[in-house]
Amino acid sequence: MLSTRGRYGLKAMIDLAMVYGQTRLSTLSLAGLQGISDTYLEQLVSALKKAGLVLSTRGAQGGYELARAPEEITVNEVLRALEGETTLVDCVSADRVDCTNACSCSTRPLWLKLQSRINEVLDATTLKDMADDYRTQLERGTNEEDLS
Amino acid sequence: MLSTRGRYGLKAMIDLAMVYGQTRLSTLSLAGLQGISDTYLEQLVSALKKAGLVLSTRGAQGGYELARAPEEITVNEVLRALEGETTLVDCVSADRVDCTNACSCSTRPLWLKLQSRINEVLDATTLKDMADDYRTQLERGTNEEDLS
DNA sequence: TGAAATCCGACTGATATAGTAGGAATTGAG
DNA sequence: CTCAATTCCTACTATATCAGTCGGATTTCA
Repeated sequence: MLSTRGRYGLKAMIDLAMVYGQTRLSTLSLAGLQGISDTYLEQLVSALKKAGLVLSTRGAQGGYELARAPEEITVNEVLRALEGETTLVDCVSADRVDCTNACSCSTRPLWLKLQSRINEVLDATTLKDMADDYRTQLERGTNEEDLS
Repeated sequence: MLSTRGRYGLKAMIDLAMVYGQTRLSTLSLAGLQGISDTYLEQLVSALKKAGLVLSTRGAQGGYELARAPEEITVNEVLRALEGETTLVDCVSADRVDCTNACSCSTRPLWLKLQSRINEVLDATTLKDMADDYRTQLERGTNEEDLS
């Protein structure tokens, strides 16, 4: 299950993508958009800053903005910055150090496949995609269900 | 991140699939195959039994066997029995009760898509598939990397 | 100078995870 | 008949993570 860090943080990044090139947003306004605690969100944005995904301006009228254009930031980058290097299962990670039976594990192939399906989606989706989708969603005013 | 319940439990189910129609296995032998505590595995198999995925025989020479043929049990069923109804994010679940902004959430479409990609894999893979793959993997003796 | 903001680290309560432990009940084999 | 092997069931524990809160230092614009 995805933690609130990933969920709140990604939402904040989309909010920043919506105003990219126009203005900055403070944690207070970002939190207001989501209806959550601004001090908590502060931590999340701070992590995004350390990862080089947002730029900050201190002092009055300061705030945050995306460090790169929305189409150049993938969802996967954002989530990794927030959640750390989380893989589905240890033995899938780059340095599968503690998978003692890596050579003959009955489940490893499945986890690899699953992980790669997940990464396909997360790498292919940029903040621009999400912001665009959100805009049309708001315009339509309703939410037709659209899995696929 | 998938918990040990799902990982150990699925492995155990594959072990059972390997001997389906031939014999039963006790928690002790199942645990021995994996090198983990048998008392812990007991809990997991117990959950699998409650879910109707395995049959048990008590007493000496007792043990567990699959309740249905390996090709009729999907990985998703097994994981759900072990981990409970876990979705990626609350608002993706059938009764998205607490997603107050379900109608205008910028991230929900992504979670829906991701969840459906995951379910595609988990629903399409049966214990027979996994046991077959494991057999050929053991025959080859080595593990060529094969993502995809 | 003061208000608005980022920055930073420590603290807390609740919940979940990964087991352990103990014992009751059942059953096949000798 | 008895014993050992086994499932079954419930309670307990230690550790870690999560989801925040809090206090204060620093920077900057008006």
